[in-house]
Amino acid sequence: MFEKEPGRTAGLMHSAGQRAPRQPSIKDIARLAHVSHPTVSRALHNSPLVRPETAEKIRRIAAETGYRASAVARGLVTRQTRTVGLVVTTVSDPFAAEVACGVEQTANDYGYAVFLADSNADPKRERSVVQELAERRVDGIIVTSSRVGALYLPLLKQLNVPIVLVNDQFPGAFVHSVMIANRAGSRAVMKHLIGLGHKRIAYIGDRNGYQSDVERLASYKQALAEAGIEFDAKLAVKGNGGTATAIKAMNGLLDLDRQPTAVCCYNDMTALGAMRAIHARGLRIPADISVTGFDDLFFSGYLDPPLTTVHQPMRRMGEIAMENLFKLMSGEQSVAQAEVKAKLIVRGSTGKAKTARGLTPKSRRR
Amino acid sequence: MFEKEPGRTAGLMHSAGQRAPRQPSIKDIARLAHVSHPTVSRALHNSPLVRPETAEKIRRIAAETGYRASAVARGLVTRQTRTVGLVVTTVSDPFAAEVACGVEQTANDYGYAVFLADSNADPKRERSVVQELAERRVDGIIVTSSRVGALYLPLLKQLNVPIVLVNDQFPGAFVHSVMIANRAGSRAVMKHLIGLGHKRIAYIGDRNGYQSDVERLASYKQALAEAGIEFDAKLAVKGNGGTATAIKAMNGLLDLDRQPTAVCCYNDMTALGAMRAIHARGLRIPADISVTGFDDLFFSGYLDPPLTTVHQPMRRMGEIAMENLFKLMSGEQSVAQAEVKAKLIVRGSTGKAKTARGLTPKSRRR
DNA sequence: AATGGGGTCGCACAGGTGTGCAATAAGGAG
DNA sequence: CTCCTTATTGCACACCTGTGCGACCCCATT
Repeated sequence: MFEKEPGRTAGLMHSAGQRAPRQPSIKDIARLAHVSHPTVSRALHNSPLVRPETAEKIRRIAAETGYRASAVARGLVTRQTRTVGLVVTTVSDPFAAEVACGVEQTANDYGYAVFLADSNADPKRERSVVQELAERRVDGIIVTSSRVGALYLPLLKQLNVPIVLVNDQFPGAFVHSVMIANRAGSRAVMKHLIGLGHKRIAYIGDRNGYQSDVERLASYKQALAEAGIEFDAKLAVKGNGGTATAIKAMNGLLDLDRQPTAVCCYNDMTALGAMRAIHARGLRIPADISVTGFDDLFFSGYLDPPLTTVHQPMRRMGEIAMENLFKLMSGEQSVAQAEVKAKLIVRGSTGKAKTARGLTPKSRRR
Repeated sequence: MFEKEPGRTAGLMHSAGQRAPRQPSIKDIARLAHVSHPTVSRALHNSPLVRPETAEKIRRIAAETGYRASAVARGLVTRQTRTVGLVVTTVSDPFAAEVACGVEQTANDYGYAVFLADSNADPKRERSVVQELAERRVDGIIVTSSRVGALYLPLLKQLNVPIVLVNDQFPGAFVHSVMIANRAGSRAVMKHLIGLGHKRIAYIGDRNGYQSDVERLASYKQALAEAGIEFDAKLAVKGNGGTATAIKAMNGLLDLDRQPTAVCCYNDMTALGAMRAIHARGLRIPADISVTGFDDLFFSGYLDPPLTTVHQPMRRMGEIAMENLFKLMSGEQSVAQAEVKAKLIVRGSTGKAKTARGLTPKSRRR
């Protein structure tokens, strides 16, 4: 029929209106090699059950044809899709992006593919993407810095699939996780600031109840106490991990009767906003105010001044999460929760404390 | 047999050593509803061929069981996996991350899942991830700012799958793409700088041969020509789109006998590095040197000073790419290449030109 | 009452791959 | 020469879902 039609357009419209011509299947290879399809399957898996010459011939034909076994058919019979789902609030977040990078690399090394499930911090979408992963029959799931996690955690459990969390904000919900040493990191920052003579140190945190914030704030308070500095509730404010909110929070701190001489920020994004607010008022960093962050995102070392912060091995954390997920998927139940070290990186945004305006610490005591 | 074993550990070790208990299948639902499995299939697809009450009953049972049809089995029979592959050099790159965000959102809206294929700019891995996508039988592919693209482009074509490129660096290889208006964007930047009186304007580009760089550099030259400013080859240097290289490049420019009064950077990452280099020498922006970027990444407005740059609607570009891919997948061959507008965002990093040291433009002419 | 038609439902098969088991052939031991 | 062992290969089935087609029932029409 087709041959009756003149012209050469027919050859180009392969996918116009209908499906593309199907990929070569294992049976096609079998026919070309004059064997049965199970033999092809075995040959391609380097099974010792097939005669070397036959196997060689089959492999050659497969290579020439560009044949690649369908992972979906294999998944159906194997009951393993060799896929994992990566749930993030948004890949726009540099932290999530770095973790994703590590996860993807490691998964790829093991022959696994990763489904990117971006919830965009929308609870409705959050549920839908997880449902989607369930339908896709992923072998495992990694969730990074889940914020609205509580909403769909039961749903995740129902999936009956291994799950590893990265910097979970709701600890206890799952057994397996990779966490940064929040306390040690925050403590190192505070020691550093106190060592520079700061006594009025502010803290811009995340939303209430987030585990990272809880732990970092706790270390902040503890460090103050150990240094004999009284905790001032007005200096510990809430942010949301973003720049815009950080600006508002910082402005609030600058409006205080007695401005802080240092600001300890929940993360680098918050520090970015805080620095902007400080500069906008014509104040200098660190001459007037020192600023610290947490995460050590790619831009932090390039700010003016470069940001003193806590380095978080985000990519490595993604790798560890994936490695642990593999152990889980292969049946190991013994995988514990991993904690990675937090390392203080001192740069230019911190300096010696400016003495309080007109008031020495002593005179204030009276 | 199992009942002979005492203790309650057996119930917990579902995945220890062997596979998890299989998910309920369509046949399980059929048995519970006392119908055949095709009826279940039809009921769940809201087919009019099944009696309303029967359908209702089936849907109820399915909901109670938490049944979700296996996308892999469906994919096998349908020959459509409802998945797309997203190839990026690295999601660590904020540009790629934003595009990924747009792609994922749109795909999700259509019930598609996206495989994240991160090549990490490694040619070997680049090939392997694409091979992987082929095995997975993705319905379509999106490639962002492909750099080593030429290496595996033939491989992509062989897949016989619709492909959409975002900011392709090797135009002509594929028909369908989404591009930023490089020329218009770069031109707007140059007009802005020239309008501020700058005459010695440097350009820090990307590697040789990348389309974005070629076009932006061309507009740079053209704008100079139109303003009657002679092109100085020493002022147009190469970078690689990253901060570290940008610092070196900027230092080279600052070492020149006659420093530029403005630097037009290929992108924001480059500008980030350039600003660092300038600040490191104690020079002021824009008092001593104006700096411009391209992309308008999330941090650009928060730098000190905030960066004048060209806004690129990255997320929207991801959405458009995905929308066009859908059209392609549904058989439309008419999808043209899309070009999105580039918008100049003037911030604080650009200002009036400092007069050249000891030399007026006129005296130089002589 | 016979016929026809529409509404419901199940049978059977396809889609591509992996694997247990049987079948066949070849070769060696008795 | 016969029997047994080993090497090699094919048959048949399973995995789970979607769909064409036939079967059946019920009701209205002639």
